[in-house]
Amino acid sequence: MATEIHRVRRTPTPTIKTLAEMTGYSIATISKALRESPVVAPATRDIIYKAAREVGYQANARGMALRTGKSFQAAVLMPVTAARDYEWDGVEYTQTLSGISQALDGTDYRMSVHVIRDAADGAEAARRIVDQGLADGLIFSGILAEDPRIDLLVAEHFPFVSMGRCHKDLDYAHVDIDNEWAAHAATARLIAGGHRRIALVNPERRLSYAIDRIDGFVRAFREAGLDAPVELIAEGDLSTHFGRKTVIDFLQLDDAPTAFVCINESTTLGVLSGLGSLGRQVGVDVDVIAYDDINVSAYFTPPITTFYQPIEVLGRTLGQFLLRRMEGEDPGALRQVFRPTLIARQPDNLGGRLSQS
Amino acid sequence: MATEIHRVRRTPTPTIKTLAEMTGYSIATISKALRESPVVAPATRDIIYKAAREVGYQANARGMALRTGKSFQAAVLMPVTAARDYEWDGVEYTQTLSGISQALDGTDYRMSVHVIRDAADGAEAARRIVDQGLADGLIFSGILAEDPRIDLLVAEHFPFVSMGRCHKDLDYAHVDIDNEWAAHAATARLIAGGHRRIALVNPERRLSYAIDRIDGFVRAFREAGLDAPVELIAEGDLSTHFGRKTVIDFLQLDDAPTAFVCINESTTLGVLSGLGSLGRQVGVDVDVIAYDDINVSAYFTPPITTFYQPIEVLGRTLGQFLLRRMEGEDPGALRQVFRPTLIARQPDNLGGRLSQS
DNA sequence: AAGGAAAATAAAAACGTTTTTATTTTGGAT
DNA sequence: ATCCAAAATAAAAACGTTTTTATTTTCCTT
Repeated sequence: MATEIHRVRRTPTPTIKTLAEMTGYSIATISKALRESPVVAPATRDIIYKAAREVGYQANARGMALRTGKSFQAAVLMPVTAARDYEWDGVEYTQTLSGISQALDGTDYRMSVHVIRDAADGAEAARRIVDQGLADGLIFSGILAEDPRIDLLVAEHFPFVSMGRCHKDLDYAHVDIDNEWAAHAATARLIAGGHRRIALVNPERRLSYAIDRIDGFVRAFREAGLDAPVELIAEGDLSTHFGRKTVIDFLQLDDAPTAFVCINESTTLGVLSGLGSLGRQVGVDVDVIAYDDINVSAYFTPPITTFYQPIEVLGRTLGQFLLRRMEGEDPGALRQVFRPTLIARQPDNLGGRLSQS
Repeated sequence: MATEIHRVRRTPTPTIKTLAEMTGYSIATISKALRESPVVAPATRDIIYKAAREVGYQANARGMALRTGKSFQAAVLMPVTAARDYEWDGVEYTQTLSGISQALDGTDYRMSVHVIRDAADGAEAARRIVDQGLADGLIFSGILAEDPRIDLLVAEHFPFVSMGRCHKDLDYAHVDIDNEWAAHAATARLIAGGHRRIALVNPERRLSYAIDRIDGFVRAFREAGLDAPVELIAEGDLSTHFGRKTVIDFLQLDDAPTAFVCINESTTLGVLSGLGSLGRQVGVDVDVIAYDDINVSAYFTPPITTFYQPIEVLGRTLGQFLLRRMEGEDPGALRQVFRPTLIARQPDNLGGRLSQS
């Protein structure tokens, strides 16, 4: 909105008609003046501005939305599961929303959030947003290998940016992490430290990035001339509970893992909790490498080695890309894949108790 | 929206005019039929339903919003600070939004989120929401002792529910925690365990609940016939970093605290991190009592005693109250103050190293 | 068949703003 | 003073839906 008139006291909500009565100009002239159209004389514009300030006029979003065909909303699908004990559910979402919101600051756009509970819910929400004109663009994450939302939105030419990539060869705006690389790098570090029994704490395989992380895990072993211990790939709901249960289950195995590669802070906290309960020590009995959206592993005891990509940065990029997409920019130019930064806090070899390879 | 017609394939977005052309009925009749008005004959209604289904008609939200004067949005102000190292910023917000969203499920309302960075930002956002018809109701937290948002919205008779209470005697819908009671209970437990040097890790005093928690802290000491160690009340931004810094600073004092009462999981994690760095043990050198929105203290090592109130429940209540407020219900009937549940995981007396009183 | 009332449907208006089209005003040239 | 073009402003239309008012249809009674 080009005009943000400072609010002063007023009684009923003023409309353009109110200003027309005050100034004697037509509603068309007033609308153009407030939009800073060059066809309105400067003296006329000043009179109109003054009147608007006097009554604290604010353009009504509903009238604008209907006339312009734009809701001026960027919708975000925020996943929340119904899983019990999923306390850390979507914890990084606040930072994601913050980043998106930063990108929208100073523009005409506001952010709306649609909570979704599963993949079908997400597809339905996307459909509804398009059909009912609820927003002018859409951002969503938790991308499936075959994601119906992407199919729908590409077909409708509806502006969107996905956080992650599906496994179809489609042209759409996206922001992603190089998950294959991150899992590879974490696993390779542990192999170099001497580990052979490495567990991968991973999301469910229907999610695109779960597959990517498995690929990176397996590649690290292959490049070291080793067989990947695929029975040590745990798939779950990413909760702290899942992380804790995984470590407790796996450490009961005869050939128990000596290291864990975790997908997020939540599962990392669960792994630490399980180790604490079993009287095991990070860096002594087991090594752990985390992945951080919000750099919280620095505060674990002991501080944990992690691959860190601030998710707020991703959020900001998502927001920027969406604004450009809604302006009509080609989706092919709106793609970025980030590599997280390694923050080494542990030596990856049980403090020297493992021979390095 | 009374009618959710199942989507089938279609080309341009169908409007009521599309259906009028298909059926021969007027747009007024079609609108009434889809709204299930009793003045439309059943046979007519069935014809219209069939046509709508056939083209996947969905009412356009913009047209509805303008005509009805309702945006069908419940706005939430979500606070995000610009503080460096505030990784856990708003972590409980995802659960709050989830709760609110649950309350809105199955209703006509959608949730929009407005990120705010400080109190002035929040007041401005509230003003804008009212003035521009951006939402039909508002939810916000982080209530100041004197909160301009509450003043404004009460004066405008705009529907809202606050998460927390200001210190003015105004009549408005709210959901809150009994923070005075929770701080009192936590402090009293530690006093009963023999602690006298107790630190309160607290938010800034301009926030209403910060004052409440200080009151509870002081009352516990007074009731034990003791002077409260007010120099051990730390005020900060609630970050993990603040919690860590507080414990490191306070443990350097000559008369260092032997116990900490923390305001949230974030500061608790920071306190644990600081203790880890100083080689101190929870339950041996220092006792810690947390406050949990998302029950994550169970996963800390060792598991921490906490007062737990699932914030998703608060969120749901916020959502329910707002719906009722928007229906015109009296704000006096829409108030609830929750007492968190104690989950004892530590004995509060340094494992017996303190004499009980 | 005529009359009256209720049911059903259509026409008109409304919501607030922007954009398109039409008209008026202004300024400059002759 | 007249004419023309550009600038400025007003009138009309548009956006999609709902609600109010007007009209038509249906049904029942006499």
